[in-house]
Amino acid sequence: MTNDISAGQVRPVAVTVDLVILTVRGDDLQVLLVERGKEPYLGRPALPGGYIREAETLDQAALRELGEETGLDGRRLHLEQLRTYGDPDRDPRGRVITVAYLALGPDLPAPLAGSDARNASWTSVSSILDGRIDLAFDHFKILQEALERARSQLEYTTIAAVFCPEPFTVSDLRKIYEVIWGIPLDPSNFRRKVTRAEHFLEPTGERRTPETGRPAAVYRRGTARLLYPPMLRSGDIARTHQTAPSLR
Amino acid sequence: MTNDISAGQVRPVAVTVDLVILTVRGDDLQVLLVERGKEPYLGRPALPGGYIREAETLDQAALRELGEETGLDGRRLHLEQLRTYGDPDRDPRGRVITVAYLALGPDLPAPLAGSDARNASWTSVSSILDGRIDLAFDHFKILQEALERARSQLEYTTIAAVFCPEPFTVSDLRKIYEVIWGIPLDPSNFRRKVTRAEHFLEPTGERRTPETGRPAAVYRRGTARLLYPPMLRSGDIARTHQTAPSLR
DNA sequence: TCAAAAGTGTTGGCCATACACCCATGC
DNA sequence: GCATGGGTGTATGGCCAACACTTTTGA
Repeated sequence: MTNDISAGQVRPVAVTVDLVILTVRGDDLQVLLVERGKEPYLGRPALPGGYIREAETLDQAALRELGEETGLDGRRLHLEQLRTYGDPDRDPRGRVITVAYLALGPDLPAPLAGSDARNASWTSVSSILDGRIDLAFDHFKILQEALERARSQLEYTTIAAVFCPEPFTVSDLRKIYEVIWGIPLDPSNFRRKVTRAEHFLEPTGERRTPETGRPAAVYRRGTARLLYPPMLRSGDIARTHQTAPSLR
Repeated sequence: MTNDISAGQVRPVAVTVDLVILTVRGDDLQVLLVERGKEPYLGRPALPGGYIREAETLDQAALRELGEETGLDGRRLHLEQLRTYGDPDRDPRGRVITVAYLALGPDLPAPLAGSDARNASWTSVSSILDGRIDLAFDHFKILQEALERARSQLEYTTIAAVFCPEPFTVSDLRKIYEVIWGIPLDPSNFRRKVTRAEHFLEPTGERRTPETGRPAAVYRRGTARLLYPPMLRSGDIARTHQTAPSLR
């Protein structure tokens, strides 16, 4: 507490915002990556992001970067702060801490409209977890934690619906869970669950005929944000004994 | 993406770490506050914290500040990153963003051992929520979100036990829930819940005789970090319809 | 013997799982 | 008709809330 920014004794730090933008395309969970245009990590894939500006909040910076990188209106996506990463050696240029954001949205068009988005592309998350694609900086760790957050949010919130272009069917929604959790769910029990939860789904009264089979009712997102009772992954027992990360 | 820290074009930012240190003393949830020794907000109560140093991680900075402010070994407490606050006008001196940490620990001695801890004191959380005590900066908002986090963590993790000095009884643990949630819990059902959850409580084989009544078995913290099935607050139905905060 | 807290037993209801079964459509 | 996915019904079992009841202590 002997330092003071106004006395100029505090070593300043650069602050960036990085985005983990997830979407489900087909049977695949994908994340938006950009190719780095300069050192360090020149040419390597990385999470989109950039420095915060003087007069903006962190949330505004995230929204702005989202627009710049995807060329899309960030207000259509779910966006929330994930966590801040600030290890002193995470950027070889100096002390750069980054506030990571998690953005979730429906199957978006390949990004190309925006100015900075030319080298951005959707990448299968599994190809990164595999090690087939090697991210710059500590972005692998950030992605892992974003994934973990998204997975657990599916349990007790209604965010899964933001992955579905409206309007959508119960099967569309179930597919989101199956892709993100990587496990199959019982269609009939899933249906009961999500239709019983109040204000999760808002019926449109319309129907949609799939390629084959009986037409399905289509819904819009409801107003509820918390899901009660929560959706359960079947691996319950395995998780009971799990040990949380610690700072030690 | 046109700025570059190495080219010196990036407006630097000061980064601090602030701590929400919670403990339960008697029937009261308390938070550690310090009195500000300089402008801005001179003399006003605030969360303890300080600037990060060059070579340390954010977690290390939080641990260091914890030691400096409480005079206690931070390794005995549960410490986790909460969220980062960076509104451009949150500090009148300039752009200061702060990474907030949540620290939880058992009924600690009044802090006075540490060097910087002279003006630190435990304060009832309710007196702050009441408006009777007015915190500096955006610390009121940070405290609110820390509380919300702590409350929800009680549901699906075993952190409640870190509030109890070891060894402790089931009643000690129940009191933690009752104080933090502000609602009474059924003693017999609570007992079943926490004793059935594997590795939440580790029996010591000892007993402790309370002021009045039958002696109680005493326990230590087990190894489990997640609590399954989760502990339920009775306000379930009310929460179903809750709307999450949004960035719009 | 009484008060107070620890701890056990029991019951009714809700929810989850598993799975059988019917419905509506394209081919 | 048949394959395919949509959607309903139902039986079993687990957990939870509520609460009655027993146990063990100090006063």
